[in-house]
Amino acid sequence: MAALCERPAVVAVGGPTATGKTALAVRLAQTFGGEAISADSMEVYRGLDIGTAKATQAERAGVPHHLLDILDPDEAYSVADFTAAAGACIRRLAAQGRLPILAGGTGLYLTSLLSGLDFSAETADPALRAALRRRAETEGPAALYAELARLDPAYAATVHPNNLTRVLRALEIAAVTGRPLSAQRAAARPARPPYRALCLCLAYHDRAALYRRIDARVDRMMEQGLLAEARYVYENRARFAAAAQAIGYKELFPYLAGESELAPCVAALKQASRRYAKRQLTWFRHQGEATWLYLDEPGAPPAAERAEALVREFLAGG
RNA sequence: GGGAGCUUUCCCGAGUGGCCAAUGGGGACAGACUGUAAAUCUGCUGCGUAAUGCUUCGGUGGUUCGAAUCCACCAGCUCCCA
Repeated sequence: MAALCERPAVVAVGGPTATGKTALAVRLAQTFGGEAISADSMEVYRGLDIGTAKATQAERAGVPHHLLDILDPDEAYSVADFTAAAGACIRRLAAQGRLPILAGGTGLYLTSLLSGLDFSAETADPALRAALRRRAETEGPAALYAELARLDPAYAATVHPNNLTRVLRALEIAAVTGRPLSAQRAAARPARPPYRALCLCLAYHDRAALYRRIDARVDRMMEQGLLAEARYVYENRARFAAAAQAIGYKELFPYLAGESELAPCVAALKQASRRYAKRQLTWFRHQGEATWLYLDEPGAPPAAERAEALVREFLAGG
């Protein structure tokens, strides 16, 4: 029982893009004496502010934000980096009696952190990865999938042969750790999650309403100067590996390359954002257990108030 | 005024007598996800008590055992000559 109580309490705010995760996190941090930790794969990069919808200076002034602007866009970042950094951050805040409030749309980061996945055994091997990729080009993806099926039938059964990214990673892990990915995965997951977590997921009952918000936010980003930010990424796209494929930038590349008008690019950007939101919903619906907080709940008090009630209840139930 | 062509399922776009509820792409919807995850990948998309079932391929009528495919007329669109 004592061990149970030692687990730090954390609040997480997830959900699809454009639902106001950051604003809610700020509000919760203010009312409960907490600090915000960004759970987002792109907000870590300096100079990418508009397209990532980073917390504003005003929001940051009121509430400390962590894991924002910690890297230059030419530096690599991954789930492993995130879980290590966020984990350290949570322990530090908990020690200070501050409530850690995670906010971000990168579902993988959130659930990996909250379930305590240990990536320390899985160091990446870029050289090996490149070699595997070359093999895929010459021998074909099917050959590598066949090899994976031989090495680790259990994992191979769960990955589609067309999903080359997964197949290559599995082979890489098998080589690096000396054991199949299925075994590695089991070892990486602790029996009990390291935190006592309340995971709120913001959403809309009305899908069309969410999509309208997304479209409107893209228009706002364009007004705020997204194009200039996209140009910065475009001109450095060879070095900015992650940002170059981020939604908000790559859709504007055809215009910046002089191959397209601006309007169709903006339309493509809106569409990519909507599809992303849908994938995020799928993630939060099926990975990990979230408490859904609908922004358009008929006849309900404002979502922020309901969120505060849920957090209060969660903290009391510790 | 004359001539030629076009009209397909949410969109684009194949199909030119039976193997067509109709290739393919997009979108939408649904799903997977353990080191680029704003990524990568998958399924599905007329109705249906699911059946050799029903209703579809601009409209109406016809030819035929059988039509999205052939014919006639009508409507709309495009282009060319005036």
